[in-house]
Amino acid sequence: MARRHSAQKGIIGEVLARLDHPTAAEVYEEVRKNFPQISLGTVYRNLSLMAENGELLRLYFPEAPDRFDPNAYEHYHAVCLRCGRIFDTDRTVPGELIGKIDQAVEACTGVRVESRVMIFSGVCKACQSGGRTQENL
Amino acid sequence: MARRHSAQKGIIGEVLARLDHPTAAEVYEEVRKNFPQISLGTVYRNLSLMAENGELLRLYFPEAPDRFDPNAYEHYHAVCLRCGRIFDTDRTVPGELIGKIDQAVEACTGVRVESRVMIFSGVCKACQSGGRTQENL
DNA sequence: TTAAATAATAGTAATGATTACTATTATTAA
DNA sequence: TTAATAATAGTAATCATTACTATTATTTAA
Repeated sequence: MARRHSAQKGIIGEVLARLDHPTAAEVYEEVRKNFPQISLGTVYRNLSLMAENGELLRLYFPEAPDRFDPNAYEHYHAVCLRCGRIFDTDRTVPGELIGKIDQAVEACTGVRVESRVMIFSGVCKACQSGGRTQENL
Repeated sequence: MARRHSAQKGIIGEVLARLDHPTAAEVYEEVRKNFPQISLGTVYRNLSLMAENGELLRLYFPEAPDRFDPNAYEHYHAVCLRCGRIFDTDRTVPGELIGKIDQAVEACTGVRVESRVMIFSGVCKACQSGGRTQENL
């Protein structure tokens, strides 16, 4: 059965694909350019609903607002400490590696792992070689 | 050189060791029993300072207030979805397993990983066998 | 089709965690 | 034993997010 989307949901989904792991506020600012009457609450509500539906991922960063990812398949994220950009892992990082970690965690905590939140931080390739910063992307 | 602690810092550290991964508010309530004049701001300030000093860990849970762990060595956490308890991994989970994940992440994102935030969720042993809930710990 | 039922919205208020600020008190050092 | 420094209590401010409400849009079914 085809999933029925509200008008704004469609717009939000489309904007999400154009921006790079935006926050709700960033989605709001972008959507507002073409639909000035939209409200931040509507953006939050639709993003939250779509995340619950498994249509997108909600990402939890320490000391920062949540971000949203239109790619709902299981993958993880690495953030560059210099330029702030966020990079997706591909499907190779889950798979057996995640299974091994889950096993190790279960072995020493007793918790049968069902899901995980993981954020990696470091320095991206461009910043390693070019000395880039948040300012000179 | 011996690290000089303020009075409250000592009290906070001591309370932290007795409670199980408490939030700042929980530390505050506990400390208040013996030092009723302490303020929540002081608790936050000291916990934050101690975390910056590497004397304790600040833990970031999705959709929940931060928690604090007096064990500052590198380890990770698993939370039980039924009873809410938080379990520590021991030192075996870092080590080579973390190194492998870091490598895999670097391979597909280009980010040289320096640190990570990881929270595992699932069902703990007691809840698996006893059908325990948050209510009947 | 059109009136009743349902869903979504804009706008705003409320909440919760955390930090910032300020005047005061305690601690250290010369 | 005073001057400089640090820490504190108490409160205000901030930021992300959710809740609420009156209104508007959409669907349904007679």
